[in-house]
Amino acid sequence: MKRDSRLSSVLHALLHMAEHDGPMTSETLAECMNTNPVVVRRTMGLLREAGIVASARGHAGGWTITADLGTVTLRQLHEVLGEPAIFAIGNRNETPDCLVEQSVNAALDAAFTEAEALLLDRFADVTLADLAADFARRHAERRARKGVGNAK
Amino acid sequence: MKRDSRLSSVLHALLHMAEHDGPMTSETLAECMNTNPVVVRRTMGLLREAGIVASARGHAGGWTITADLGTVTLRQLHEVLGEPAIFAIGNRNETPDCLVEQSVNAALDAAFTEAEALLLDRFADVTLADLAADFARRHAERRARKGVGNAK
DNA sequence: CGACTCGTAATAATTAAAGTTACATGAAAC
DNA sequence: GTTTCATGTAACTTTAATTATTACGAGTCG
Repeated sequence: MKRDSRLSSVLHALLHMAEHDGPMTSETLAECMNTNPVVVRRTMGLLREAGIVASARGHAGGWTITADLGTVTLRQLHEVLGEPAIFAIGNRNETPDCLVEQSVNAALDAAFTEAEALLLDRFADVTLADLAADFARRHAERRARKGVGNAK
Repeated sequence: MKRDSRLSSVLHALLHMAEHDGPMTSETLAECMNTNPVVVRRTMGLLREAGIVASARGHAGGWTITADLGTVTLRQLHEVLGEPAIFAIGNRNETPDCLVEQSVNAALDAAFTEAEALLLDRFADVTLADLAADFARRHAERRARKGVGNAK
């Protein structure tokens, strides 16, 4: 399969929303993420169910962040997206009769479980506010490099 | 994408070969792994290039382990298989111009890098000999449960 | 020589994500 | 109230990746 980049996508979208006053439409978000408005709605719909964003229809409608940026972690977003499979490699058969394969699975599973726990812990450490702060830092750096006034 | 289960497959094959006297044909291995002989040849061919197994054609041909079981780690096998992508989730765009996306990527990459390092460390800790020992333990356990004589 | 087995190229099937089209629903503007 | 804008969703297509299959070439043992 393709790699699942929805977590990356929603983070991108959320940060743009955080930097933007007022609601952003699916179309605007889709443009800035180089994708399709329907994909945006599908994904953002999950965040809405979790109370992280709100949507409004009609004129001046669109998507708005409702949660506090400091309380939303990458881990929570991963969960909201349905906890998609993290690993692209895995066991051929999850419940084998073959004892040999059971040994193999046990060894691989142990390693995968540890790595997954570490990844989720790291995800739990990072909030949207952290990312926004990192973005602000990068933005200031770029302005400094280019000279104030040419900042874009 | 589908999940890559070649590491699981080759481990399964190697352990069966370790338990078996003489060479095993691609067809036999394919049967016990529920796959296709050509797939077996393709994958085992990589191990042959790495000096882990040898193949012989013709009558009484097939595959044999040439390496010492205690020296072959899961990590080495992962490398021999071409270091396939470990994660099924990832960034939408690896080299974005957008500063927002750069922040997102940096945060995700940091977490993925750590988790990958941990996984590879764990893989480096496990040898084929360890798996063979684990299999022997499971085998003895089952024989004990079923009673000697009914062991299968 | 003939059966057996690997070696390999080319192609199809499978699977899951992402994209697209189409249309319904609801809200604000006029 | 009708038009316009935007979300909500279902159905379908496209894309990217692994895995499976077919077909045939080439070496090896009996």
